[in-house]
Amino acid sequence: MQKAYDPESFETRIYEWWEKNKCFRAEDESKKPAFAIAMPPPNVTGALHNGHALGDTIQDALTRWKRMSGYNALWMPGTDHAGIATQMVVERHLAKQNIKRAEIGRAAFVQKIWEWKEKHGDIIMTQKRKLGVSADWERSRFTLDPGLSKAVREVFVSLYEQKLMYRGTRLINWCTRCQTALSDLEVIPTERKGNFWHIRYKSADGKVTLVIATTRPETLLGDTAVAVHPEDGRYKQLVGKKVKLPLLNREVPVIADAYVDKDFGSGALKVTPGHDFNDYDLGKKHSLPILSVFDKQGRVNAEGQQYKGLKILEARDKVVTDLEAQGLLERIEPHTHSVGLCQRCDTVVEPMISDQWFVNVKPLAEKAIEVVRRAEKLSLAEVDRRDDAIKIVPEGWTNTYYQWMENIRDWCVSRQLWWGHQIPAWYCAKCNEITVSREDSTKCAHCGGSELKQDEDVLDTWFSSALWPFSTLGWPEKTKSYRTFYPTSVMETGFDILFFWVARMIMMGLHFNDGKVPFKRVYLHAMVRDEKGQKMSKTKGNVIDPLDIIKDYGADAFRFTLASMAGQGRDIKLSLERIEGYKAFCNKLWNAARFALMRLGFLEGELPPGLKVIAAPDFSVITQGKPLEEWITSKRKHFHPINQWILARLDLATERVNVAMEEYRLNDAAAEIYEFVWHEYCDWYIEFSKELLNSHQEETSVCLMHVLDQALRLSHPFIPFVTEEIYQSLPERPGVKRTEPLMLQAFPKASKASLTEESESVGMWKSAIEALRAFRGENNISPKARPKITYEVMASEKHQAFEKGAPYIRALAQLESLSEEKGSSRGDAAVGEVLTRDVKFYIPLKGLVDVEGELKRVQKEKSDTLADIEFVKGKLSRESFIAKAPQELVDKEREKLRFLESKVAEFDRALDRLGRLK
RNA sequence: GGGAACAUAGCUCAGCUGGGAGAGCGGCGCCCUUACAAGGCGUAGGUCACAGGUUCGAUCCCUGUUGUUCCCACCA
Repeated sequence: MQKAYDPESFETRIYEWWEKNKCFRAEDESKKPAFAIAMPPPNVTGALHNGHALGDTIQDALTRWKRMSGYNALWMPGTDHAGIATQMVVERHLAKQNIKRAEIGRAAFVQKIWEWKEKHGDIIMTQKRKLGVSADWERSRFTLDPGLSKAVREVFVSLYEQKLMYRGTRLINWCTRCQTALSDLEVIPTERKGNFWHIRYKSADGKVTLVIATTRPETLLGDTAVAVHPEDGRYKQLVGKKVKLPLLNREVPVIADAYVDKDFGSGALKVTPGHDFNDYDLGKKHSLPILSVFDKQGRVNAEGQQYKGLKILEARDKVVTDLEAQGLLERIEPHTHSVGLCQRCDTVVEPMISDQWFVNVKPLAEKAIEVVRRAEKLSLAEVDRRDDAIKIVPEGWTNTYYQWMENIRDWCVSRQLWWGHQIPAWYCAKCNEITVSREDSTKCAHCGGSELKQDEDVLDTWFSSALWPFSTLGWPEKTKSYRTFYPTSVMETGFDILFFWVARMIMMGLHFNDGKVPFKRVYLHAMVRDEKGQKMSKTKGNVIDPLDIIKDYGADAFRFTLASMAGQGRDIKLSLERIEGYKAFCNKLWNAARFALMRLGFLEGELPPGLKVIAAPDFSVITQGKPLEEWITSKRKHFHPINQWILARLDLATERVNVAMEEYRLNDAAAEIYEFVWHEYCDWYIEFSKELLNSHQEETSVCLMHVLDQALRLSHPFIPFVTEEIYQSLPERPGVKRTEPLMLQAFPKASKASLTEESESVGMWKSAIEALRAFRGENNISPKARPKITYEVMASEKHQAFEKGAPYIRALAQLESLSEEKGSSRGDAAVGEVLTRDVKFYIPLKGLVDVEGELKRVQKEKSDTLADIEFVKGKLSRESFIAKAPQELVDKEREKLRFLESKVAEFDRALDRLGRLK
């Protein structure tokens, strides 16, 4: 081991060693219980961001923990072809070389994307390796792999056969820049400042004028009605009559519908079924004609007569100008409203009538609701045991999930792109019918014609992602992998893709796997923000690159930070200071290990002169060939209290870590590990051991090594690199071969041995040390001073237990000597007194402390204690408390009061003494 | 409009089913003490957003108010 902790010097080496030794591999067939996580597939164009880092840290910690706990653990990796995103990236890339998609044609363009993918597609996976991701890389899948494509076709065709997939002419979201249809989810409603234009419409006979208000005046070119509320007196006489559309002079009917809000705007609504979703529904209801006035490029078509060829916004300006010129514009009022923007390119999305493929998801959604509802009444453990329930954590998201599922609308799955799964539907030139088929079709299923043309469109990227948990396992084949790992154990991902992905996986998973859920738990992690709580974005320039963090602090420190902050349901504000703190933790562990190894003689050459090195113990001789843990278990009852104490603390920490991990409370597990390693093992046990090794060498050597070994195992899921590096430096010992990686060792399980009476006396020693240190600190006694102190144990039954600790208290409190008080100091004015619960210490003040300072200290202690007494008295004086609180608690409070009062008496004596001295 | 979450020490956050509030970082004081100055020891700092209610007792449970954030639906 190197002297300094330097993660950069070993993380890459360790990772390569694991990979070379196939440590990440899961078995298709195994006697071990299965545990599986499907990794959310990043886009092939992606680069690792902090969201990935958080998810990967959580998933990796869970996988490593399960793997070490005896599970056949599979973490299934892969990448997503990400239709629009990838096509855009490569298009931009080609544009730099002056190559245009339209010019080179579909086949050549798709070829170019594949080339790009081969070259750049694995970058993110390389980055994930830096984080320590222990996924089974040999199983990596890509959504356009032959196997996954087969699954996509199977699902498409089955849905078609079940009449859940259909082609229809509907109003859909159209991005005029991407030139494709979008699903509802891909449209982001965004607040925009605009205007409310109030326009005068005249009745056909020219007698009546009514005013309608609109945010999109250009759409009047496509109006096919004006709607008013049936009970609106202002317009009642117009219902059923016609009004003249301004500018175009086309006549449209006035219809009445309760959908119209009398009090909004002018109470009259222009109806444009061809370019507005609400108007579309209204139009359907009233059998209005549906007019398309914009083309796919977002220009006015021939329907718009004199406006033909203008872009939508140009048409808006022109329409407004013309209305004004004709005196038909009553007024313009600024108005903020929301417009739908394309998720990928921020272009305003236009509702358009178009032929597209849709999935009728309603029937699938009902089942998807059921499985989540079922889990509400079940515990996590129960959910894990079955395959028909899904628990969503944090639970707050279930309501959102239900709400979305209950109001779900048909899913538009066709996209006018080239990169993706081409839709397996063929159109017959002869009879115009559609043939949908698992195999590439050459013959029309309806007329037998052979002139077929495949649908040009591809499927929404999320269509193939929806199959991810089973398509990656070989479905539709019932492979061994599939049988072993489906349903998977947990889906861990960001809440932002709950609908895009999680909801759809649940629907598809249930539908195509005999009602079995795709995963038993859904764990939604928070969003990683910058330290001010702002979303990280390139335009804001506040992006912290995870790779930079790893370079500066090491992957372990970063992982430990993320795990510590992964508390459920809250955004994470990433701060570098916090990461630095956890790097210090890794450093602490590193140095603790170096101490143990050096002190036991396994690590040479760095000890300062004067420190006694123990000849390296041969553990196999000490334990007679038994593994350390087994030997400890059989002997621990007879160990020195300090060793019993650390073993008990280890049991407690182990128990807590396992419980927290079961519930995926990684932050609690991380905190427990931090506390145990630093504040129990390092601060106390190692310090005690310096003295203890002088007298109880064998058992202490074994405990020092064993507890370190167990601490490394407990920490490994969070900080895999540093723990592995240290572990490989530990000496040979029974039951452990040095060449075996830590990541494949057994995760600790708490032994049943509880806190023994012996180990409890260590608590008494610790508080004695703390009290003496505080005395020194408060009185500014030089750390170099070595006072001679005497003690008196108040309760005689504790006398022996305390006495046993004297050498350790002497060592840790830096005393010259600690001996029992024989009466010489008692009552001596020049002797200070320090009280703990069980013991009183007498400290000679001469030359150590100035009397004034000590007086102050005692006075402060006394007044603190008096305040405590007031509090307890207040409690005990309430009769209702005595009557209704549990007897146990009342007794405890009374006992506390007695103790506090005796303390005050002691302080009074001390003050009296000090006063005399002055 | 509907739903969810959050408000705790200067900062970032823990606090499980209600019994006198914790950590990390930062501050202050003393120490380069023999694994670790990325360290050690000590110490200061909080009417747990506000107002009610339930209870012997509320940071914790209930109601309301205020503030922040997010999701869904969008009255043109």
